[in-house]
Amino acid sequence: MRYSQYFIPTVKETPSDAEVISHQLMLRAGMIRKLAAGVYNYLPLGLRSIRKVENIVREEMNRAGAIELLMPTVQPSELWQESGRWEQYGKELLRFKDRKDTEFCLGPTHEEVITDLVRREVKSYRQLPINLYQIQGKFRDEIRPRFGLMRGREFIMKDAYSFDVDEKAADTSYDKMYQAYRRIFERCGLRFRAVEADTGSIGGSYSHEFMVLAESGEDAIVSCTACDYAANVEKAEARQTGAADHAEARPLEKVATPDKKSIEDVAGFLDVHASALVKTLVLLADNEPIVVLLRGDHELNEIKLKNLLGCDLLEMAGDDVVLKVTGAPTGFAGPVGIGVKIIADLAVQGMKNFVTGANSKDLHLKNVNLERDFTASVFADIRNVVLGDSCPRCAGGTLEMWRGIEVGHVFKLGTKYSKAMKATYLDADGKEQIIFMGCYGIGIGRTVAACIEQNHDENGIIFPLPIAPFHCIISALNMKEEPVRDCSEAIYAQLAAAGVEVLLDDRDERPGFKFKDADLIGIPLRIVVGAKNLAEGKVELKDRKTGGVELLPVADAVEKVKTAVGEALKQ
RNA sequence: CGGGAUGUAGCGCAGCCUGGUAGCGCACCUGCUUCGGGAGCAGGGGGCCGCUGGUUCGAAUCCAGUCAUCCCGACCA
Repeated sequence: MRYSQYFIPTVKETPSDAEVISHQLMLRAGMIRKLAAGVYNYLPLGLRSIRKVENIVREEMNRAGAIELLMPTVQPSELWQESGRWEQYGKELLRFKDRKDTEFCLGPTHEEVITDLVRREVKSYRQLPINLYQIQGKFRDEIRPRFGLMRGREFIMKDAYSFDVDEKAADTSYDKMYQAYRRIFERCGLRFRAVEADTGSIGGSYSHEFMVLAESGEDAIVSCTACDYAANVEKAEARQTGAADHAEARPLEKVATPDKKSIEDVAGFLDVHASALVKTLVLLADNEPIVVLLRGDHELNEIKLKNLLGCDLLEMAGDDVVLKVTGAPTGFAGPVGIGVKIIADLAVQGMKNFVTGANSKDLHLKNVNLERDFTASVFADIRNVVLGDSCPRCAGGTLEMWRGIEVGHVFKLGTKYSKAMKATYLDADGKEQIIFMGCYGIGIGRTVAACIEQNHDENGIIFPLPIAPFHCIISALNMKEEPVRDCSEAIYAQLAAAGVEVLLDDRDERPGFKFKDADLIGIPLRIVVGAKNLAEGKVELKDRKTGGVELLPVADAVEKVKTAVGEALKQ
């Protein structure tokens, strides 16, 4: 491709509405342009990277035995009614009506459509297992799209769905996908971790997320220092190690704590550590008030609590509800004498003589004790793990924390959709059985963005070769000089003939300008053809990642590029 | 949806407080010079100041509403 004939609108200045580095660089490098909030044009350069990721995904899906198809973006409401998600899904599901007033939505995911297809076509155990996938645009009307392709409303996704005769077979399908995902992200040149995750609204019993490690990641993940346990904080558990406090229960005592509302305030005022306090939170679970107890230095994990309660809606109660439940303004709630259901974290179970609110303005209680002063109806793990907690799977390890970007997610769905939508088959005995399902997603655009988050410097993007828009750029310093032009054209032709994806910068621009653009768009290899070196028959070969420069005879440079590309693409 | 902020040339911004001819840098066009890390000089083109209404002799500027975008939170395969 000739740069002068192509379309790469780079910009020198950082766009003011881009916050994270990948978003800034994708805009500056002319890869994407925003059309509306969370909706982007993919420009030629961006599209090339996206296609690279798609092709790696496609190859690995096919290798794992999955079969590609393509489903529509527009989906009829009836299927969603059947699965129950028309009501459940909420406002992220963009709904609309056609001219006949029939309801449709833009597909945020395709469990309903694929299950419908399979139930019509698959009748026998002989047709199973089958795994079908597509690479397609999705639409989710996110409350807050942000960070460019990282969280768009319209985005490109690979989604695969497996269908099996029973749970054991479904586990095999799941494992195949898990392994395929590892290969995909390895081939994309990403540093990532596979972590255990909550299944969220997709439902199902078990899942792993694939997290690209990056400071700007929206998710917190933990991993064990000793074994291979890793999990999203939403899901992560810790071994309960705090030895039970066997201290004598001291008499309950009221203390005045004027205007001390937060844990830090009270701990500071009473000169005790936050872990000697018990935090009392009032929440509304499906509009029923409940009280939750946590050790003062711990945080509530709403997902764990939601899963425990099995409720649809869980929210912090407003000041009015707090006043009604505790009889005091927010900041002085406590479990003693309270009239609603109390759920306590496991860490509270071993505590003695702790401090809580007194359900009365400007008062707290000291030496509060379980059983004697109040009873909790449930003890459960409902807190977020913290740095240094003990690993739940091995003896010696502790938990480390990371930030990650979720680029892939694999789910064991079980029979959630097949049951609701009656996707069944006949087994060898002619008996009707429910199909076991799994679903597996990869955010294609997000993978490119995550890659840039992980691979950049002050001059721009540093693409790993397998997903770079071009393998090599030839910076022809002055195309008007005949030797430079002839040599650049010759290298261009030779590389292209060898299957190297090469961009010839033949623009009438100054050298510095071409170098800046080449660095910005992140092409891994650069050949600089300049009059001075060419007089000695040499050109410069520069590595974008290391910055290393070699002065080589033309033929050697060409060979080296061919070899480097061949190496990088070897699977 | 709650909180905060911003809409002025393609991009980045100033002007607004204190109402009176719309400005700067980059980009773009022409010419000359320059040519290994985003060149210099000279000349030039480009604006419904987000939109609607109000106040005023007069509004980019003041007021009200509205739309859009961004950030924090809640939310989220």
